[in-house]
Amino acid sequence: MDLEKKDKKESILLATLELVAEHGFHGAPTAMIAERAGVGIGTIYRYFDDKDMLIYEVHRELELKICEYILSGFQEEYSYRQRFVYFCSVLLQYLIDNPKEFKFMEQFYNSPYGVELRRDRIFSEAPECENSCILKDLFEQGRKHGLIKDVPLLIFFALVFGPIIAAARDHILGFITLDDNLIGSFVEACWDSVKK
Amino acid sequence: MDLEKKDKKESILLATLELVAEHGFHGAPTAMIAERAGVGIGTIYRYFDDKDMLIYEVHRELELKICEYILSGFQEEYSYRQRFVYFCSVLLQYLIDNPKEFKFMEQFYNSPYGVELRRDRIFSEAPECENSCILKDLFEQGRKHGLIKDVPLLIFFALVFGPIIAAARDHILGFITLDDNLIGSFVEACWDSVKK
Amino acid sequence: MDLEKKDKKESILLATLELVAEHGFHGAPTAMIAERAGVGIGTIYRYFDDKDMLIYEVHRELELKICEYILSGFQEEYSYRQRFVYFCSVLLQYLIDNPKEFKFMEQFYNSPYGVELRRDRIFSEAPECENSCILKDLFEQGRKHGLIKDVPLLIFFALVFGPIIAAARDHILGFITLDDNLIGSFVEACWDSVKK
Amino acid sequence: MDLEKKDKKESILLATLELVAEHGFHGAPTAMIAERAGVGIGTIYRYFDDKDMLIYEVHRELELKICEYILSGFQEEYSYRQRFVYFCSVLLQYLIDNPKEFKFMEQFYNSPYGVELRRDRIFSEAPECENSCILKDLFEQGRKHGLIKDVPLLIFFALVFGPIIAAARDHILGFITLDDNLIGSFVEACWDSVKK
DNA sequence: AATGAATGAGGATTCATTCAT
DNA sequence: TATGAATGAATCCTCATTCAT
Repeated sequence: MDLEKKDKKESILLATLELVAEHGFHGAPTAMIAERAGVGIGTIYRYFDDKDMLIYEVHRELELKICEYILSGFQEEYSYRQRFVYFCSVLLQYLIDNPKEFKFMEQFYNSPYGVELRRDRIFSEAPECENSCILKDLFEQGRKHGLIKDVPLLIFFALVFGPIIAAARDHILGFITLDDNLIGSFVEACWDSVKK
Repeated sequence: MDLEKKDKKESILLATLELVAEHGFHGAPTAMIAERAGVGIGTIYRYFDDKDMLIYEVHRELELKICEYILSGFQEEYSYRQRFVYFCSVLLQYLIDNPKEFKFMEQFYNSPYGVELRRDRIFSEAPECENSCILKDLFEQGRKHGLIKDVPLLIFFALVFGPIIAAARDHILGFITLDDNLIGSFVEACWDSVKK
Repeated sequence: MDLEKKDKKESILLATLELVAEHGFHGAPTAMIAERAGVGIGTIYRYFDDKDMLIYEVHRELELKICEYILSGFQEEYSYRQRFVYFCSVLLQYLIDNPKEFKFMEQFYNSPYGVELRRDRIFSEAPECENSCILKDLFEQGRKHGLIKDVPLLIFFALVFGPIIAAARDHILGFITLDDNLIGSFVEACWDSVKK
Repeated sequence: MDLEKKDKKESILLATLELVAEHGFHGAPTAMIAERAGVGIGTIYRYFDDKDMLIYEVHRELELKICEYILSGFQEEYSYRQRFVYFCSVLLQYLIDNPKEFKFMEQFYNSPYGVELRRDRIFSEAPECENSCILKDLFEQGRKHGLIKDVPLLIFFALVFGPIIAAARDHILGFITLDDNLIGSFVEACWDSVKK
């Protein structure tokens, strides 16, 4: 029963993820989410205060999952460059392997939800563990050892996340095909942009 | 008359641009657009088939305007590298100087509208003149002369537009401040990522 | 067309009055009001900000109507006692002649709507013209000339409105029948309660 | 067990009384009642057929309690006038001492619940013991001995309950302050209205 | 040509009641 | 016996679009 309970919540989160990924926030009314999740409409409101909270929780789950996934493969003995390349490659690979998650995240960050979240995190200086945390560490280490260009954190982020997200989107939309080879040279280019 | 007519259409386009930029597609109902434009609701439908077409036309106008602006400053005598740097700098500067236009474009490309438009252009091989045309030329010239990395067009785009859009967004949201200096080193980094 | 416009608003006000009178606030959903008024649901929101404002306006209209009706019959040459008796009789008669209006008013004053309105009026000391204004004048004149008991205004109101509303309600519910005779002795009793 | 059972039922009745008094019928959903009562939602339905029955029973309990309270102070040696004054004073005092009970009763009688109850009692001629029973006795005695005006029972009720309820409400809402003195003159006025 | 009143499908949310445990 | 998760009809309100003037 504890299991079933968790199942329902998970169903709702998954249904939301999928519908938002497929049709955007517009295309994910609560009635449709409930139907896809196989629960009653009212059930959504047992688990989430309102639709906003549901959206936030989907984001939160994805963030944790991605973060965990990336961290799980980090090797301590990697050189700095290797760690950077690993991060970019594995993130890009994850995104194209999980297109629904990517599409949801894209919608999220391009909405008041995501903007406010970023604003809070940037100004509160208290970024809970998110994938950007890993990159933030890379930034700080790189700066400390003089391995990367002398730019602010958010410019560094723009140089890394910007191309990765653009590439992932085009792959998922079927505009390009990112194979291992291409990912390799692409990530190399990212490295060129930040390295000193 | 013809003038007045054009004025009304322009008012509607401008009101739409502003409202979408300020509040997103959600926050720009036709009634509000009409009010801001100083016309009747019905008038919108005299100039545009439906709201979708209105959105498309705003996008089209912006695209032309930006393209024109960038082209207007191109100097033939620039070296390839100079032309690349010029394109990136002037585009980024334009975006942060015109935050409403940027925000509209962001909304647009992160919606079914923009996705379908890109799909059509990529596969129909008939890209109407847009700012990406300029970059496409840069790509082709660079490839021909072996000045840039050996990657597909869309990867090249990802390496250039990706960081620029990310940086512009963070500046407009007030997360960072892009001064001439920073723009300079930022664009330099972009060049590093694509140059051979 | 100005006429038709007014007609629609009036239809909505009337439908609301009737439905609230018949079934209480619970029994007057917007969809039912629209249907009874012969308009679309959305039309309600062209004329009223929300359901609360609609309710308030019905109240306001009734208040003005009743006030006007009572004032229209006031004779200057009446003695104080005659004016008091006139007020009570004509108010009571009006209420039992207009049972829907009475029932609406009862619902209104027994809801947060009415309580807040009374609170505002009592403490802001700025009671816009309402039927209680007439009684307030009667109170002040009576007190000035020592014709009525030495009690606060609201106690005077309780002694007058209290019985009248209770009697009107029982008549309208069919529990008693108030004929001219009975109204006469009833109002006489009210006079006895306030006279010195 | 039997005790615990009674406790649970009492908790539910009390929670209902309080929530309806504080927020009206609207503001007293079963989930909130259960929470306030410290029982499960389903438990409510073990003790009451449905929400209507719960409301009715709260009313019934209050009625009995008030009736009992008033009767407990009745002195046989009182004159008729003294008994009338006692009834009015003690009822009014009880109401302002128990504002939640008063507010519940007000809600109740201004709803289909109360109207139907009164209708049943008036026409079935079988009024279960309620506080109005005491007043009914006073009415009958007064009429028999020619001490009160020659009006029907319900008019007598209107003259007594009407002002008392109005005064209690205004006191509880904080619009006036009823001290012993004021209650005295107020009840005197009520007597004036019914006495021959 | 221009208007804006009218519309009603569609959206988020609530809540009395049931029923499996 | 007691529980509270689950339900979905019902509610208020929005907004793209139409059409009579």
